[in-house]
Amino acid sequence: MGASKSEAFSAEQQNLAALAKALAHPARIAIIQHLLQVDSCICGDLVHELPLSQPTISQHLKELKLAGIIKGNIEGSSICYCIHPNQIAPLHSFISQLLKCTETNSSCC
Amino acid sequence: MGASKSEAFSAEQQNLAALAKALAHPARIAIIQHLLQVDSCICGDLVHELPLSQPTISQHLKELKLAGIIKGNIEGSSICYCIHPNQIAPLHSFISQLLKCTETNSSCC
DNA sequence: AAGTTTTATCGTAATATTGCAATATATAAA
DNA sequence: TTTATATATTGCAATATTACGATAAAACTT
Repeated sequence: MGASKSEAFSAEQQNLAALAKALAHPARIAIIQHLLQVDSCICGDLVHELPLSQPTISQHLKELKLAGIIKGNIEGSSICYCIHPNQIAPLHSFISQLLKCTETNSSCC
Repeated sequence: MGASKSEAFSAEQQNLAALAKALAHPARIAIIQHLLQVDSCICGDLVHELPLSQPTISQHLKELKLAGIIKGNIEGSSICYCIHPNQIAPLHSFISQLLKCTETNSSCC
């Protein structure tokens, strides 16, 4: 009758899904793209870049932080965010497997 | 007041988010892992592999199909599913960018 | 045609996500 | 200490996702 039967799956499966979920919103993609562009750290001018309110952006940042995809350092009165890609490696290699599948397994379907 | 302001973002951002969303559930990760393992195609024995009902699995398959990550071919009275990784390439290269960031941009934060 | 098998869809309940106004917290500046 | 600036948290409404029983649709078997 409801949602969330995820306990029934392996830790690895849950981890991959959680990483993907962190990327599963255009605003969070946009935040990451901005951080990649600016290269150095960025704080709250995301509020000026994106068509969302400050609380909403703060919430998206929190989710990215929780997933380990970004990091935030306090710097004076503002907070400096930046990419912290260590955690996302498993998702990358999972997708790599998918891509390899085309070459080796082209007979299927 | 609600959800979904995604029209405000670029088509690329929406596409990347949609691809990530397709992977953002342990059951769908499990389905893909099974398809990778079995190598050749698989149909409804996913129902026996996974702790979910047939309608629920059918629904997850539909989402993966919609995202272009798997393909289904009718084969007699059953349907043969397999990986179809062409669509997911953009997400892979997006994450690749993230991973590159560690090396080049280690000064930040 | 009737029955069997396999997958999809509908309807609905439970839960999760998204978005923002209002408010709280924290640091800096005066 | 007061004020300004920057970010986080709370509370709530709107919407989306997840799960499954019931049922439908499609193809094979007899």
